[in-house]
Amino acid sequence: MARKHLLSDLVGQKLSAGNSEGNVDPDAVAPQYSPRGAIGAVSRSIELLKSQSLTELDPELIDASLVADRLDESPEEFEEFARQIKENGQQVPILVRPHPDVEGRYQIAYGRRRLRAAKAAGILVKAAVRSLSDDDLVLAQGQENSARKDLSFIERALYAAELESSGFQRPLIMAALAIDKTGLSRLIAAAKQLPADVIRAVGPAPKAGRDRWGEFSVRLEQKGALEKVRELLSSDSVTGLSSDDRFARLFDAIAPKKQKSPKAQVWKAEDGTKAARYKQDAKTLTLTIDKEAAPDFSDYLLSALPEIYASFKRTKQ
Amino acid sequence: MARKHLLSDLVGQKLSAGNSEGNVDPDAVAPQYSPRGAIGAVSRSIELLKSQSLTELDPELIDASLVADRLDESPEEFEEFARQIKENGQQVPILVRPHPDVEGRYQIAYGRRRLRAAKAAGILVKAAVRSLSDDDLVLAQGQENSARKDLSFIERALYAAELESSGFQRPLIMAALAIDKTGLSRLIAAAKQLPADVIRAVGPAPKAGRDRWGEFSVRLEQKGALEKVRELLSSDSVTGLSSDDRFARLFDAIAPKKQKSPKAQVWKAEDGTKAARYKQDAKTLTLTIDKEAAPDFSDYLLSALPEIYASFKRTKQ
DNA sequence: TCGAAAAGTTGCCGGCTGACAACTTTTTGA
DNA sequence: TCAAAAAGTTGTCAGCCGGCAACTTTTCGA
Repeated sequence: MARKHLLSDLVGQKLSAGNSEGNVDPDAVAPQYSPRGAIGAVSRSIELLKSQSLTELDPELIDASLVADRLDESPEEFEEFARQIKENGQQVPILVRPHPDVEGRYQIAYGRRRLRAAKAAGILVKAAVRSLSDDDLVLAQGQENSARKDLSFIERALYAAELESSGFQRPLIMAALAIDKTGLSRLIAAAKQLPADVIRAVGPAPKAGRDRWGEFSVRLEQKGALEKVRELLSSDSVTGLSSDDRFARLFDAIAPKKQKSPKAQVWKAEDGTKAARYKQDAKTLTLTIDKEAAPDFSDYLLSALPEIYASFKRTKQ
Repeated sequence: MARKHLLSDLVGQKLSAGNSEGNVDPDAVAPQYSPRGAIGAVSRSIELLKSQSLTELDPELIDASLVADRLDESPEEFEEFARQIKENGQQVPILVRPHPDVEGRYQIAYGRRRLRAAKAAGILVKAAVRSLSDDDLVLAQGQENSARKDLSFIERALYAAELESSGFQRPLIMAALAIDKTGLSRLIAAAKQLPADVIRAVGPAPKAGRDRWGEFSVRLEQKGALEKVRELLSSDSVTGLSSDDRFARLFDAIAPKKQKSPKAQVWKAEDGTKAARYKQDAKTLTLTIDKEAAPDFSDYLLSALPEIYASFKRTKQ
């Protein structure tokens, strides 16, 4: 095997720095009407890899590979999927590579679900066998996942963190997940800050994104919050919910007590007109004048501002 | 064929009113960890439909069906795709139904790309043949598309509008596109307001969404805008761009001249402190006080507000 | 024919994501 | 050893999308 890095070579140069700043190099990526989900070049080469030599393998010969991507699905769902495969046969092949140590065995790159299903159904699995370096494998797997954008934020986070702790380089992970260094940094941070057991118990929560998971991990640092969450997670009222709802429930359950957002208040003038609303936070006061409720007041206020400020200075002197 | 409406029956009750208001009926949809893209029930039945009886058909026997979904892709891309199929064979079958009028012919439900490619490669196409009512067909097609979420806003809009003008009921279209009445209304509005030739010339523009297409159609109503756009669309400097960039270019080209957003201005006090910023639009004035630059001023302003308002009244009397 | 219900439209908001920019930390090379 | 470069982090923003709610138009039934 002269060439170990089919894919990683291909992405080669792009695997260097990596904010989405300057280094886009229009020629590296497909020109024109670029493919839907972007990732042009990689995607194309994946197809190349898949081409040629489809075989049918005994699922028992295939071992789990480096890193798991998605979180577990519910048994019923898997059931359904397996039944499907059993009846219709498997349409889309999986991708495997020869096991690096054990002759005659394989490691899976992607298609774990299909593999599991085939195993359960006791049938051979259609597979493409390729010699892939570890990097290639990760790239292929990641690409497969990001093509159908069905990984939730937290799944991507776990996946990224696992990749990193398996020793893969960030540029590679960035290419696999099709994100820039900012995004990757945040994914990994999220996965590291959150307790693994809590994440698993919550599940994939497809609607919960970066911000809310981040805020969640902040809230977890409050005294007693983690315990509270763990307790809730073992109660039926929570386990029965959908993953999204479960997240929402926990998220709310450990919300800081105090009306954290001293939300917009309406200021009413003496004559009753609701001329203004204001909102305060740590750094700013935002005052909003309603031009319909109080015509011209906004102009007046603006022109009076210097005077007001001056008189403020005076009181402070 | 006793049952013509496999699918539409299935979605049956849900096809009634249809904002996302009350009628969710937790039991109608898959419980628990519900499937990724949602659409539980429908998706499941689609699989049922696909099951059994895969055959290989001569592509020439298959006619185009009711409505086209996606916009054309670039020839190169199709080229690539076709080559792929030619080399690897077609993995995923397409779905067809017997032609309602002509014995021995078929109509395609989904998989037009694959069909075209097979035709080009001169090979038989793997197909599932089902008896589908028009409604079922649309549902299946729509479902297939929304599973892989790779239709852009404007493609969905065209598709929705075409469905509607072919006489399909809104509830059906809503189910097919997995959106609520609000979303559908907006899709159709967009497709109707925008000149078809312009849309086609711009292309799918995956990054352009509801807001910008909407704003674009408003801008097109300005005198001369449409002409300008058409002219640009025939110039090389624009045709050479990616669909997204093309959209962006046109969008900017007919931007209202005047700095429409009288964007935030900084107000500086006499002593030079940048105590405040303000922004105006038609309905409101928003004043933001920086608590760091001018400590306590925010409190002062707030407490002085009644007085200021009073003196404003006075000047106006 | 008319009033109520259904269907459709519009405004708006919250949450998600990707991106840029500025900043901090680590690595690298002379 | 230290300064420059690279890598990583954090703040922030624009744009996309789904959803709710209020409003307008159409349909329907008595």
